[in-house]
Amino acid sequence: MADKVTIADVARAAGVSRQTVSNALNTPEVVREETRRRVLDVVEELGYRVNLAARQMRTGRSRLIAARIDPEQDGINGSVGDRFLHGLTETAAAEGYRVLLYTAKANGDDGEIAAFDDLLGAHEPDAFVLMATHHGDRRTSWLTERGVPFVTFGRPWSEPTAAGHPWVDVDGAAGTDAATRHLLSRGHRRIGFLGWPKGSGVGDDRREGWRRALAEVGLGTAGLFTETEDDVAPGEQAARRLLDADPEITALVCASDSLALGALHVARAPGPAWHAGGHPHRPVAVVGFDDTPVAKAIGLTSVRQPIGEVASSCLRQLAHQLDGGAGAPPEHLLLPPSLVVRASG
Amino acid sequence: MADKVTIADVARAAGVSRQTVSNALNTPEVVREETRRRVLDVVEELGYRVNLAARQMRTGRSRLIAARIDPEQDGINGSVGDRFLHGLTETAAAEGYRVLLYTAKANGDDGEIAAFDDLLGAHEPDAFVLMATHHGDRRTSWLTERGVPFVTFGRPWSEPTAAGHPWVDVDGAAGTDAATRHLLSRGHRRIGFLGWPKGSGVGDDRREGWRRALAEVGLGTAGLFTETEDDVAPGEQAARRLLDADPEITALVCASDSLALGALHVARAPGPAWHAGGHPHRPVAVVGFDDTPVAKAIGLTSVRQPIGEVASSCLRQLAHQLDGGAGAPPEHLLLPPSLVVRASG
DNA sequence: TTCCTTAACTTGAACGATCAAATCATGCAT
DNA sequence: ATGCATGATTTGATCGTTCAAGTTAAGGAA
Repeated sequence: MADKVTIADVARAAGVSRQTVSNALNTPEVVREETRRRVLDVVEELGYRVNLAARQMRTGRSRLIAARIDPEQDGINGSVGDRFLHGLTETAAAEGYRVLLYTAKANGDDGEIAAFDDLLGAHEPDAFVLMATHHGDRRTSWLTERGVPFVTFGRPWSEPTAAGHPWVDVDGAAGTDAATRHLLSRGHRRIGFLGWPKGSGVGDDRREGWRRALAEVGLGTAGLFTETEDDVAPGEQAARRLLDADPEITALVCASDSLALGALHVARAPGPAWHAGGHPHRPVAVVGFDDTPVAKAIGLTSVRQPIGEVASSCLRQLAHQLDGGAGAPPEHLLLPPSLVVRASG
Repeated sequence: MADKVTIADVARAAGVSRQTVSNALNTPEVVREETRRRVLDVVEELGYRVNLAARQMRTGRSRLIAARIDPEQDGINGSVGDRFLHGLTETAAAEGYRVLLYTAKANGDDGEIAAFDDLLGAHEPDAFVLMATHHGDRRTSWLTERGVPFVTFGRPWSEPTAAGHPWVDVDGAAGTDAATRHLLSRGHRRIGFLGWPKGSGVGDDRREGWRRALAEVGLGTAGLFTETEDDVAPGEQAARRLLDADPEITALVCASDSLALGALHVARAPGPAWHAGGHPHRPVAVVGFDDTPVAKAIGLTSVRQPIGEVASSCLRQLAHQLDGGAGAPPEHLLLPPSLVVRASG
């Protein structure tokens, strides 16, 4: 049990000073080649590993990156956060970092800021990864003011994007655009959009992609859009509303898989609503967003975000900022999603 | 920007020594009431918070608990891990701990053990939380040998349960037992079981619950059981096999929601298999296991594990072991699941 | 030779906390 | 009075690392 090999043990065994060992490991260029090799051999032999707590004390760096784990909302869209965390953790390990989890109660931004404060006072993570940016996000300004490094999965929807903090995002509009084109190519002409209340950056962006795809082929969007809370039941009601109001609609693009699932309930199990209208059966194509496990399970066509790539980009960007050049300007990366076509449309 | 308030700052401001401040915070009973109060006031005023890195150096305790984040398998059962992590993180915060994530490539136990080694050498978590224990689990013996505290979500399937490490588990047999009774109460008599290959502790346990529920009412299980890999497509094939072989079967209990989903594909969209057998339509009740988001989405009756409780029990047990009495014997907690009845059965 | 520069390495201090032992009162029995 | 246990507080050392400054030796220019 060769427990607790310290840098001093290595120094003694290699016949050099502590500092030389430290240099051989962290600043190899200042150590003579031969010495470096000898030290590294001893390190290997004794199984030395730096004690991060001690290093942190001296350098102030913990090699910890904090990320939030959300309470699953409806459990459907939750899987995005899961994949994201997994991606973060994997890339973090490759870059010599670890992911530290935190939660925040429902108090919104302020609740999360309180969590920041707690963490910074105790475990002192080197950086944060934030998800779900939104208009007037107070979290980003709080961190910026304090000079705490962070990246966001999501654009800053309010500030001018030119300056500001580094971020990675998925081009939601491109996703719904592709979904809409796909439906057009299958012959659909009246294509509705089932979205969230206006004012959310993400939701508005996704609606915009649908709008512009229709506009490009000269189709308007009047009466084709409705909005509701992001859950299955509301989605079902909203879809019914939309389909009842306009009997010509044959396809729906949805802002999330939750909504799409609600829409599918209407599309697949035709109810009295349009029996009354004279349609014994009315096939409506549905496209969701996020390609969650549920989408796969029920054969729902959906827009897939490259979550793994987003995660590793976020983390690499942080690692670069923390370890490498602090001078480089914050990067902004917009990744394209892809459409996964299944039975629903 | 009153950055970096140290214990020395507090000591100076309160007119006492560093050690007294430390005592006032960590061992209040040795400090005079009046002094304690004065120190605590200054702590409040200056916003002092212990530097965990420094403390860790001295005490060897990081207040970090490591847990693995799995790569989502089929994405369906993955949500269990997600809920579990969330529960851990919440309870951890309440107990003054944080959850540190790690991943392990596909190398099985040895891969995870390598991750243990890495973590212990670097961030030195105080304990581990393991999931998915199985026969001959090498991880638990590795940790035990090294005296690293840990709990498992899952019984030790090999060792005698009396001694050993602390664990928390859900009574899977009770779950399938309840599911089977439920089906019996609805009039089903020939109830099949769709499970995993024998030899997995969890799978065998779940099959046993089904078996004993049938046995209690005098029913046998011959020809009612089949096994397959835990995924949707294999589940579908296995279900078809079982239903084809025995036309009397009217209900299926499944070892997971993935399998149940496969079974539902057969049950809800009757194929030629029993058209040929003379049944134009054959309603088969299906019950899954885990109550994943997919189950909720498609109306699948499923056995719900109290994941949140499992997580908080795991964590409280660790916290107790780490902070409180080290003398207490390891606890073993078997929690009952509950049946969530939906349209599928 | 003497001085200066540079490369290679060493030494002492410091990060911020806690442990262990020492100090200083205080009260009480002898 | 003296001694002694007890309670409250302080002092010095230490955890393992890296920073900043210091030392040593070798090489080159004056």
